[in-house]
Amino acid sequence: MSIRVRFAPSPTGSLHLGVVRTAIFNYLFSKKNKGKLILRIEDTDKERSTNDSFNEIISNLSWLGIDWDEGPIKQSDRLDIYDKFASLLISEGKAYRCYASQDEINLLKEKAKLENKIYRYPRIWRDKTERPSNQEYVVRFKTPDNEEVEFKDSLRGKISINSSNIDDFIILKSDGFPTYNFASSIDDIEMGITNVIRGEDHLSNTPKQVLIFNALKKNIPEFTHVSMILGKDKTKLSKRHGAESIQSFKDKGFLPISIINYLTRLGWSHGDQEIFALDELKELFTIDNLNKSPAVFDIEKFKWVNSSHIKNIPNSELIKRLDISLIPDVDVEKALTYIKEKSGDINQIRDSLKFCETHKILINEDLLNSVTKDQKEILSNFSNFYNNASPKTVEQIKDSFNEFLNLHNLKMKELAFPLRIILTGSKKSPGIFEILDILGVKIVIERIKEYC
RNA sequence: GUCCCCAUCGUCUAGUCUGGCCUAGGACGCCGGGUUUUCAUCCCGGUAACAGGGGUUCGAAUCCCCUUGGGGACGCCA
Repeated sequence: MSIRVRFAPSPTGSLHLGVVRTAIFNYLFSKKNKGKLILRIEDTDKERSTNDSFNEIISNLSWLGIDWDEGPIKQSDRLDIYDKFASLLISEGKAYRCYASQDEINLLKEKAKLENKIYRYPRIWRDKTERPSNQEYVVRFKTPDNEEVEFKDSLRGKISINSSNIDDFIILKSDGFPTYNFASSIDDIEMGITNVIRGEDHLSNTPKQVLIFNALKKNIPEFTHVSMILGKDKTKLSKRHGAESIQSFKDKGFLPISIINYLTRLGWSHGDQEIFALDELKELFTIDNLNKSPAVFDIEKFKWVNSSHIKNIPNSELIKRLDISLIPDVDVEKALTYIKEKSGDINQIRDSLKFCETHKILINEDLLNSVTKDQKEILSNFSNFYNNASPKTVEQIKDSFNEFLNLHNLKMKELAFPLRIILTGSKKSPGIFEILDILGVKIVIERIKEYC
């Protein structure tokens, strides 16, 4: 049987790290097993689902490079299907209409809270036969009494829970929309899902879904509940923990592969390897190497992973991501090669490249004033010398630079420091030979002339 | 409160299934040192963990039990 997995986000907010990680796991699993990934949008919450969120999911997934084989399929387009299955369950006596009003339920909940007990629906309508007309109702699942509900989790082994811990949960809301547990199960059946890989927070929902599978006499997919990602305070990752959406990491200069690499490695491992290419991950990913315990998100390591990938990214891809244009005189290849070497993220590269974007550069006044008259004279001399030498390669640049130093009995610092300021407008930059190499003789001369 | 899951350095993890090769390995961070023309790079070194208690066994980080700790779920949210 060929593998079919799904990624099923709800369009109710921005794409979180945790959610994206399960998307990645599903994606990698489908690739590894030559299966299909279905993108399913769980928009059964009319209040909270938004189109913006839907669009954000699509665009962020695309940006990450996580493509799917089928979908996006919206659950809101499939209401008739859930309705059909709910009716079937009712007709078989496995579900029932409940006419208890919202107020009535709320009262019961308050009472339970007061008594410090957990609320449980008292099955008011479970065995009633009358059907009040003109009254709203929900459909509830008739949870069996005292029955062991069992399923296998490929990471955690056999899990079982007694059904007495499960409420007569709602499967169809009064507006006709299905609830999560119901829609999710029906779709997994209808879409032929073979493996469900999702967050551990769904572990306690699973028995309800198993109940539905069993009631419908359908095969249960193989579940894999992946451990949670926790914040520094070791609670479930949420808005509290600062920048949480993929969008914000994109804005901070993270690469898609860095996000995929770091998130995959958070809860999964392949021996001691830390840095992976996407193709490697598709080849290596297995459920077996997943970790059962929760993982704390660590921005420091994330940054390190990103900087590792930054150093490896091909220049052709890098320039696209930077979305900047450099003046034609500079050697783009060289500029990117030198600068990515010592950068941690895309934004740093963009900053470091500022001196290549315009002919004239703006130098901060204090910085410019820090270059003394004597130094300016040295620079002017150097400019003439350099113009005559017109070196072509880094080696030649080095040679002529040193030759000038010897000729004037100068130390490296005495020339490199002011030259860096004049050429880049900054105290920090790649090595001075590299700067010279990037800019080319013409611009070097130009800039020295401009300021000295 | 009830139910479920989990437990190796501060953090991510290898090792656990298939006990001995583990005086527990790697990585991030941190601390120290080095290279260099600046730095946001690079190189070298160091720091630091099997939660506790009982078993089983010749032998346990690895298997079993208990305790403790942590997380998650208990919605007409997903």
